[in-house]
Amino acid sequence: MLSKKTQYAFKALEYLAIEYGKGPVKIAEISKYQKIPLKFLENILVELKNAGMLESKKGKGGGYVLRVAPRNINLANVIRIINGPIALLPCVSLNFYEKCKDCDETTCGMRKMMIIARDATLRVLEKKTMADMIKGEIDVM
Amino acid sequence: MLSKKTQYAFKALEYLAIEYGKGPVKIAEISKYQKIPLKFLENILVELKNAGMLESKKGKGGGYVLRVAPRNINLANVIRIINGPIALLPCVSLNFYEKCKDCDETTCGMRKMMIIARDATLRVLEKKTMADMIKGEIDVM
DNA sequence: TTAATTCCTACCAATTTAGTAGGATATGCA
DNA sequence: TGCATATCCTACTAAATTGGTAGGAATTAA
Repeated sequence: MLSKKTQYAFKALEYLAIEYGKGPVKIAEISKYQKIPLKFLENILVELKNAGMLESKKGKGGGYVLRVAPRNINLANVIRIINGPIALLPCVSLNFYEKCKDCDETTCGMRKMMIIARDATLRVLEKKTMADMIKGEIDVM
Repeated sequence: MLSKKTQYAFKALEYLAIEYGKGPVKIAEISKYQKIPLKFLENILVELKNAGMLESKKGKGGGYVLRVAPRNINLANVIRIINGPIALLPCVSLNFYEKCKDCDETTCGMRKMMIIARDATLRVLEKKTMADMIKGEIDVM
């Protein structure tokens, strides 16, 4: 399951995706409309920024903007930044790989299954973007 | 990611799948060959038993056996018993559903995406079984 | 009756999660 | 220059989860 932090990250990115092209958006505004605790949201946005997903501007008129268009932000990347691995086992993770001891990777049956599961999940999460996520929501907000 | 407990559960079930049809297998034996802490394994096997996946027999000659053939045990069920939800959000879980507040389920874009991801993952995890997992391992052990 | 085995209740330390607090730093504007 | 407005940084906290361990009770075979 995704942590609440990750869910908040998606909610924040949704808002920024909808506001994309309209200039910097303040943390306080995102916090208010997406109902995310302000100080917690600060942490999240800094992480997304450090990962290269957002740009920020301090001072009056400042705030956050997406660094690339919503259609170029896929869901897998967001999850990796805030939540961590997508795979079900460390030894089948593409971005957070860790060898599991007591296990021959060439023969391990569990590993084979989890690779298949991972690929199925990734095919969706790497294809779908923030643009897909906000489809149908643009008018509502 | 799956907890270590869940990984141990799979390892234990692998062993029981390989030994399927040969009578009860002792915890100590599974613990030894799959390198799982004995007392921790006890907990795991009781949980799997209470969920209906195993049968047990106490006393001399006792132990655990799979209640159904390996090909009838799908991976999704094992994960649900020991690890919990497979979906990435509570509000898209089939077996552990929880409503998320501040979210209209009919329009929520995040929810739509996570349902697609869930279905992709489940198509694999519900189709693959313990029999698939031990393929190619039977001779090794 | 005894040895072997599962089963039950309870506990524990370390880590992770979900935040909060308080101030430092940078920016725009008058 | 100085003030208001923002982000940014460091640190702390309580509660939950994870990954076990301890000790003995209950059951069964011989």
